[in-house]
Amino acid sequence: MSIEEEEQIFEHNTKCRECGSRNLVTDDGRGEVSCVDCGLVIEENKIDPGAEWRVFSPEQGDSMARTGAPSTQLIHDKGLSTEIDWQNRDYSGRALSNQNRMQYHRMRKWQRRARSSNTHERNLTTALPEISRICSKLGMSKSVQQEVAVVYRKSLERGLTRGRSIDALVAASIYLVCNMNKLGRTLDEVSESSRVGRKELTRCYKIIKKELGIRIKVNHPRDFIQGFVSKLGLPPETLTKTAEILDQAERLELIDGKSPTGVAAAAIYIASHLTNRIRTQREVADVSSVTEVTIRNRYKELADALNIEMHQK
DNA sequence: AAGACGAAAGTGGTTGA
DNA sequence: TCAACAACTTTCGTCTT
Repeated sequence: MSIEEEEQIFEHNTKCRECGSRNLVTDDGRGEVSCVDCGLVIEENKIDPGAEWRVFSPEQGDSMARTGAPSTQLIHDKGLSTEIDWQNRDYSGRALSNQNRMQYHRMRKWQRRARSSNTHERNLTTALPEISRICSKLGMSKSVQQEVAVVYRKSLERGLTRGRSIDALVAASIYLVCNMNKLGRTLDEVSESSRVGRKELTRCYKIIKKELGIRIKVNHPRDFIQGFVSKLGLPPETLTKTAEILDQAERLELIDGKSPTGVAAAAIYIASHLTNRIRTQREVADVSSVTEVTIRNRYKELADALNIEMHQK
């Protein structure tokens, strides 16, 4: 199948054929895909992936299930393909006859070809493990990984991979999902765990964001303090104090226009002093990827505005 | 000696003509 | 597309504990 044909099919599936809008919603219960903008029902009688029975408790749901592993976004064919074992043994462990061996060899061959038959699939076979790898490195949950995989699949379908490295797109998807969910991972953290440079990462990040029409609210310092505080080995009370400082700062409008990480770092620095668990500017700067200078500037502002005296032992 | 301070020059990103 | 601009960084000499 040529690239053009593939794209045509994709176009058909994701655009409203009436008004061309890409805002489509799926209603699994009714088995419909419809257009948000003009209301046209694009697909009907789709298969409802849910169970056909009703359950009244989670236990009951489990006991009635008759399916295998859940479909997952993290395997390129969503975990739905058949695996053919490489060992030339039958079900009872006996070696296969020569003729059968040849047959299985051919089956495996076609199996491999069928599984990675087109460019998208081939791309995903390298991209998805990479997503898992980086996400685990950054300590992100499986459900978030799934979300990353969805974003990546979408960008792949939009043809955003062409001329860009898979690694970069993967990293950008991860960073995007972090921001969408306010997970408080910095650009640097993602960049470091993915051998993709900052510049390339931001470039791809913007492209995906734009192409997929994802809007992201500006980060708030609050999103970062949890992570920073734990990296500094500070107790919960310091975290609470930090949050208080940010609340006050917000009321005094000291936050807008400043880098959220900088403000977060400064608030933590102050809180660490107020709760007698002092961390140096250097230490705070390291975990928050801002410089000491920025912390100084921010914390001066904050301390002045909030009338906080910093010099106590 | 380590940490904090602040001046000065440089960088990358946003805004508005 | 370009210049102006604010926020932030880098660097470095000085002060404080």
